[in-house]
Amino acid sequence: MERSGEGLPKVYDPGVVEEKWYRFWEENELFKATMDPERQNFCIVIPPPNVTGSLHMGHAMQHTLHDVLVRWRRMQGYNTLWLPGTDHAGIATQIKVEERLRKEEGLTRHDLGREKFLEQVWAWKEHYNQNITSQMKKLGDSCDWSRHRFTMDEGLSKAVREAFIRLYEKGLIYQDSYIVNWCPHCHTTLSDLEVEHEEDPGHLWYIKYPYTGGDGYAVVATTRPETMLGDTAVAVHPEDGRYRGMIGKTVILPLMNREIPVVGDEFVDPAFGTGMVKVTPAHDPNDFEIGRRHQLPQVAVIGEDGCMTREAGAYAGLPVLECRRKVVADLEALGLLVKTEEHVHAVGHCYRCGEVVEPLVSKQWFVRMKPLAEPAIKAVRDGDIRFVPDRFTKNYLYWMENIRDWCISRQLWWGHRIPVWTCRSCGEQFALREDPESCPKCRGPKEGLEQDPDVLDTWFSSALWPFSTMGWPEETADLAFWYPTTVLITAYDIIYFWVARMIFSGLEFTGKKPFSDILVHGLVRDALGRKMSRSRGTGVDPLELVSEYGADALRFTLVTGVAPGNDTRYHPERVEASRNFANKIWNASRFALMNLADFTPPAAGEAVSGKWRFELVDRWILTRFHQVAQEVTRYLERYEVGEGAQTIYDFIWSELCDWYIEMIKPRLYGRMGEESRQAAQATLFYVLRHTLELLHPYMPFITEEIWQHLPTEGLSIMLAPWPAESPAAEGWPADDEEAVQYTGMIMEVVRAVRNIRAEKAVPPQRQIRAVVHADDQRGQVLKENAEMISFLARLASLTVEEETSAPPEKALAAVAGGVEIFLPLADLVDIEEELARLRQEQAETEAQLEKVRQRLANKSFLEKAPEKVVAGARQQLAALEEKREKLAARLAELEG
RNA sequence: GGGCAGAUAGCUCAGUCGGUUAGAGCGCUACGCUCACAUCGUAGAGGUCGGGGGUUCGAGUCCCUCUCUGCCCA
Repeated sequence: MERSGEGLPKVYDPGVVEEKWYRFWEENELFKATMDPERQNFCIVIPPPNVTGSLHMGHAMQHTLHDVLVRWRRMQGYNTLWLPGTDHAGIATQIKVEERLRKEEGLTRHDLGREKFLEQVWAWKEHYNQNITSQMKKLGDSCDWSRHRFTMDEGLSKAVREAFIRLYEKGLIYQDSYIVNWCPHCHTTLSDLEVEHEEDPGHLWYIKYPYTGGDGYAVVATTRPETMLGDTAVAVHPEDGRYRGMIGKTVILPLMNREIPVVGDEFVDPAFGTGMVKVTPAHDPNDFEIGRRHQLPQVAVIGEDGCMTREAGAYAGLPVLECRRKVVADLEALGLLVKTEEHVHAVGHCYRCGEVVEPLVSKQWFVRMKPLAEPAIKAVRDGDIRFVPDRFTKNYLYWMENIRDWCISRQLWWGHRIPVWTCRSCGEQFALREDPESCPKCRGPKEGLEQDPDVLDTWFSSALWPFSTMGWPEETADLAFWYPTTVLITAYDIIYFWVARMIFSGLEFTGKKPFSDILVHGLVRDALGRKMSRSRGTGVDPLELVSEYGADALRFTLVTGVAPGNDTRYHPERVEASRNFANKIWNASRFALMNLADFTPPAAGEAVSGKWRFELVDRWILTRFHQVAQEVTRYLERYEVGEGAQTIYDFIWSELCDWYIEMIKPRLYGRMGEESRQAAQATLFYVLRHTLELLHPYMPFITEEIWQHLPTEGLSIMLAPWPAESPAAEGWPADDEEAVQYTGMIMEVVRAVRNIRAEKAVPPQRQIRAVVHADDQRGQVLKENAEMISFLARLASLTVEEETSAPPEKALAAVAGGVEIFLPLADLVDIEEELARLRQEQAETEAQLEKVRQRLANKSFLEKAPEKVVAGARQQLAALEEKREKLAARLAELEG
């Protein structure tokens, strides 16, 4: 392998590099989980993407979060497992396949039949599963592919059936005729969660219902007049003085001429409409409850096809909306329509297809939730399971505490078939782990048994994911070793759908929580803040960005500048910025490699101290490196992934590149002698190498590429230990606060000179002289680093004199870092300008000084503030006073 | 109706136990192709941290309140 910078291109080209290293990692099985009982575990199961299609930006962000944490823990020496997989996504996938079937072959699933249709869905699944896998590989995701799972794999299907049977046998699964959400387009029920409420503009119609016996009218207000055909009562609030006398009377339902009662029910809001509402138990969830309370009949006037049923009499066969128009027109003709108001109301839409959901009564399977929710509430409340950020805890608890039974049957073909059979001969209904050979009761033959045609809600199987993927219900080695998992990383929009259900399922079926931490992230939106959507054309394909900017750049972009749990907007400029960062690293490394060609790193265990003559800035960068490594570690421990990235970014760009590399150039060019050169080489090598290791979880490809070019040992940067220890542990001169102080002073001096140069428009080519007046210690440091400072500030010479020396004639001056800097540029000195400039600075100094003085004059501050803060203020005061004196002296000279 | 976010530089956003002079990217101004990098460098402009009140020695950060925006639930 080439270990030198010669021949490296000037611009980093991610394409080839990324493919090469991913293959290398896979071939060497570096993602494969280790199972060493001596080490700690770090385990994540992926939120399985739907096999409906390809990954979007949200997945890319989520997977980056996964990969950063996994790669980091792996470097820390944990047993790590990131278990990948995909979800069969019942409704979504079935819709996609049906759509394709209709478009390409003009067929419906019924034309094919259940078996043939499912073959097609499986083929679809194979294709998109493959697609998703290859996308994840392009992003650099380090998951253990040998453990890839699919929710309809044999083992996972077995888990689903086991879970169903256990709940069934416990009496927690029941079948009931209940009002459910029906999607007329998808032709299936939906759980309450799968209905999205939107505020839609509509109308409020006021309709007269004549009292029986011709004694006036009851006036009801409704947003859905067509449902009146199925009304079986009118309701008022029992305390409503206006109508109390009406309870018990009957009205004649117009258009149907049916006599229905007026009932009193506390659900009715006296302030809504007239305070009298129509009750349609078969088509409204609230009316359904009222109906149950008053034993009202249910008249189903809307069918599963979204059209009126025979019960609707003359309106039978009409689609709902058409029926609505006709009912309104007919009422008007009869003089029964009092008025029509504009009204905005919440309308339920199918979360998959967007169709308006029709509430209707249907026989479905439900999970009794109360008993399951209790332990799930306790686990979170007791802190056994923790949401990060914490604010999501509240949402979770609220939902769990108000949980309603879960409708789990879906009228689909794609999914886990409900394992319940009915015997046609004896009528017995039973649920079984294995498909039955005969009726367990009457011993009737298999042919006489009929399996429930429905499948289970997809989320029923997703709920088992953390343990079904490990082999449950078998007691496998994986289950014993990896379960419970460490952290679940997911978006906030599926906390109820998925996270909550995994928690109660885990507790119910394994007796253990499925994970300890839940890292919740936000959504990736487009530049205008809209949800990305392929159909609207606002979706961005992460793979296009990978090929344009590189996976590292995309990954870095997606985790920086995002607060935990917050949404983020996608801006191409940000990926560009990350690409530029990669290029910056690339070039800094190129520079390093060019200058390390003749460098031999210390052998393992070889003493470093005494081997090289380190200088101030070496101690500084080594100190800073370790501080940064500690900060990054702290951030990652707290799941502050973005802050960690920002910290590394700033260190690399602003400290390593802008300063350190510039500072050591004269040494590397050999101007300061061989010993100094080697010390600079050694330090640069050390810091660059370990900084790459810090960055590796975020930008795995470029860091591996450069790391492999450096004179490092080891198979891969993936296996390098996380830089936890101070360089001082191996004898490097680190942890040197004094070096940080003095380097800071040097930077200030350099900045001051550059500042004057820029302000006075000194041509960059013009080398100028500088004289510095400093105390002994600072003067010493400046003298030792004079060559370096001259290089950085483009000085012809730097002379250090005592503070009491006479200042040079006709010089520009600045006070910085506690020293006075003079630039004798007679031709550029304009006394008046110079006075103005210094006075300005003096005023600023004075203002700051005043603030600090006030703080220190405050007795409470001295008493109550921590000592560190007070000491800091005192130091600042001293520094400012020093500066003010120097400025004053300079002003006096010029004025005098 | 209840709950939760957000409101910080021209734009998009960070800012984790309250503690010097509030940061980044992009954009802007001036200068510079200095032998790693113009996907760059140097210097700079730009913010009463949504309004008001409070707690505190000290508030972008904690409490109360109001305004606007978004999301979730009913």
